[in-house]
Amino acid sequence: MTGGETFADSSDFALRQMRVLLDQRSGSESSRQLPPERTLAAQLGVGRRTLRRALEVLEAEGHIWRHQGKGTFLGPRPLREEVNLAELARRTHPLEVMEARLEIEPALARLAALRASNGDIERLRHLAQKTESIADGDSDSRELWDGAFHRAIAEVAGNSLLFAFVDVVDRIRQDPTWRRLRERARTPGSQHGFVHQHHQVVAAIAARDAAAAEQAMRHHLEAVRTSVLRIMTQSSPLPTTAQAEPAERLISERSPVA
Amino acid sequence: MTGGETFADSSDFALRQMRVLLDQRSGSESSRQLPPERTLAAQLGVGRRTLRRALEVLEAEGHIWRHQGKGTFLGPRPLREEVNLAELARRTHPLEVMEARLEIEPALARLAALRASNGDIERLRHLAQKTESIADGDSDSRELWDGAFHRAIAEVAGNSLLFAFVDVVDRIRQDPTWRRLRERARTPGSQHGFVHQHHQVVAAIAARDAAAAEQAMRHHLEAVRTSVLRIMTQSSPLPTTAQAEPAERLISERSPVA
DNA sequence: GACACGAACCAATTGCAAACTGGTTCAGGA
DNA sequence: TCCTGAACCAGTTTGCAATTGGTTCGTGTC
Repeated sequence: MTGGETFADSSDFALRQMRVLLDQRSGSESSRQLPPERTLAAQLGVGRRTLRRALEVLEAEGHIWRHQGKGTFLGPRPLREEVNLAELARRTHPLEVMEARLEIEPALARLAALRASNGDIERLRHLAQKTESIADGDSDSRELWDGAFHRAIAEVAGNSLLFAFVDVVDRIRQDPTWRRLRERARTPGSQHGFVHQHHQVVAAIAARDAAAAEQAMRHHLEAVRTSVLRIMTQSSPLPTTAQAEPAERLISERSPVA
Repeated sequence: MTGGETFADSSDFALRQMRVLLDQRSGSESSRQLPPERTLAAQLGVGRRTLRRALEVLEAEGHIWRHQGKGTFLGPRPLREEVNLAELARRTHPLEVMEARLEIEPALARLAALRASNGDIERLRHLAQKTESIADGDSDSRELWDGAFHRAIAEVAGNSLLFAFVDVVDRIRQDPTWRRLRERARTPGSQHGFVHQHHQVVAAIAARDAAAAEQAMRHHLEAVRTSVLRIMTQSSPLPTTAQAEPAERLISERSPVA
């Protein structure tokens, strides 16, 4: 094509040409999608089968990724799938949620105490106040403000992964099926205790006392768990969509490579 | 319609008829999608506007949910959205991942020690052995087996929410962009240490020693973090897709209700 | 015989238009 | 005043054609 240069074979030629083309593309901010194989083969003056051998090498090296029906693209293959929230909500149950929260949220309170800006503390105090002022209001807005409070602490903790976890828990809690359970779990007395515990968490964070913040959050969540436990043992059946399936194994082993 | 019965108005009639229809539907395992409003209105012999008022009541009561273009459905509105993995991978970074793992995985090892069946222990031992036998193999399969090991512990811990978290972390670690970093982070020496630590975790779980399992896992992850830290401070720039955006706030306040 | 080319076919995805469905507005009638 | 009918808007699904990577086969060239 370019002149008198010779190659071991046509495959070698196609591979070299493709590397040049990839360098040009990756340099500019152009489209990450390459032309279709048929076009590319015609442009390089080689057969499609030959071109595909070259593309296989480039894909194995991680320079491109391909997908049937989509096309050929520069760069690494994007992450697949997203976490299915509905499926997660279906196979968990309130006590499991509380167990998970007890493992994570105290740590988040500790990190928040170490990393909160003064503005963050202001916001947390405001949210705690909000949960107090509407303690007698409708349960919907009460739950939402409570969720906002816990999310805010996770946000202040400054770890996007841990925040994502709290976010997931919060969204599961918003499932309408779970709301009825929570309504029963919140007596005026326990609600008052929860509000007080919220303020204690904020106070510890404001004092930059990491250990106290962790302890206060743990104390709060244990109170919530006790409340949930009390309701669930009062012979009240779980809502259908929230029944646990603890025996079911989520994955087997997922054999890597071969 | 049915005879000489009289109703306060047409709206009342439509609402009562719809409640009857809902009871019939929810009793049988029939489709959860109701006929379109136009059909329903014709069947009941009322106007569409009247029918819609009845549907609004039923929706507010939580018996049905509607969505433009989709239809009207029985039961509670399904949870919205799923967690976007790619977005999460984009805005996190290796040290943040290690911080999150250090908060969660030791707790999972503790729970695993309390809940593992003998078969589970067998499987964990096998996986630990696997990471050892291919310590000198290709880094791809090594990483996959390591991921399988940590996932298995999360699975044995028996909390589907915490398992989902480890699952997310594992998938993020599979991002091709992160692999290059990990390859550099694993010297033969550190790799040998990691394998030994894996066995220590399994031994503690097998001995049902919850505190020891938690401590062993923490020790292991701290070693991994040290390794990551060493690499990242060697003036090696982060891959482009893994750059942190710590300053960016994920949410503001998400005002609940009104 | 080994390799490359061309053609054809399969399978997954995209794009688009039509049909469908809930959301809304408006004029007319009991 | 309330209900009906019609029309229109907006979001969704469905079916179909075109596109694209994945694969197989026959032919030609060295």
